Amino acid sequence: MMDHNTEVQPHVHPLPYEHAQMIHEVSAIKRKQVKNACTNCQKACKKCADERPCPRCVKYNLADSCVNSVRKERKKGIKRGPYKRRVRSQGDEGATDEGNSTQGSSAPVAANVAYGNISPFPAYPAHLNQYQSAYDYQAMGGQKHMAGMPAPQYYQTFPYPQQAMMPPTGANDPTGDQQGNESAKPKTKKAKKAKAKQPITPGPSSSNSTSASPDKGEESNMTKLAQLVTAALDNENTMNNSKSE
DNA sequence: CTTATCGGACTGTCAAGTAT
DNA sequence: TACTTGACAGTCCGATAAGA
Ligand SMILES: [Zn+2]
Ligand SMILES: [Zn+2]
Repeated sequence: MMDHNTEVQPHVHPLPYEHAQMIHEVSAIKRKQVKNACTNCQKACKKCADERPCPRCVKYNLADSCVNSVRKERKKGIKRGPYKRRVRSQGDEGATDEGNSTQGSSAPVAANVAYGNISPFPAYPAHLNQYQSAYDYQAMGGQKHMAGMPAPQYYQTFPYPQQAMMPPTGANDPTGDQQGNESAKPKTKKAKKAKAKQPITPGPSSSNSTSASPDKGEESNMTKLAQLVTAALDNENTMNNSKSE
């Protein structure tokens, strides 16, 4: 997942091709990711789909537990130091930087086109960008993003409204993992491994039919619990951040 | 042989920094 | 304000372990 513990790997991976003209092929080759994998696929590190009982869950009779995974809020206020400007000389700009798109190092639009998705917008319920709710972007001072959008909302903090949210009033995290200035980078995959002591491939909770997996019914409960805890921690993190800022 | 697990390469998004 | 850069946080490929 995100094992950027030591250092960051080259953002733009080395092209296996020697010619810049093959760039289009490259984007065609690029792997396409769904915006939000379901929790089952996420845990299994397997390919998901945009439809909601995703194919994999359907295959394993998990359609009922096929829900979008929670996405953490991106941390803010990180200092970055001076940028090393990439020389865009007038000589041959455009040829200088590969694949250059408008935003970021990857070319989402180009990729979409390459994938047969002619529209500049991904075939995805745009109103739920990557995060589907409860992130008051406007309040955060944001302003960009497509003008046609209903109301850009990001960062679904708590995907399961049916769960009561843990109050951020202290009482949490005996590990003391993250506090104020957290420096614990690798707390993602590691954490996942840590709690992944139960079978990951969620078997059909209760009435197993296929040879899917040896699950124990309480899987969904465990999942929910885990989600809850994670959400709580994240929430607290966020509060700390905004506080210390 | 089939299925599950998981390390890590890769993708995508967005905030910080810089140019205009 | 618009654009660029860099890094966080996510997906999922592919190697390999485990099980039938
Ligand atoms: Zn899925
Ligand atoms: Zn699913």
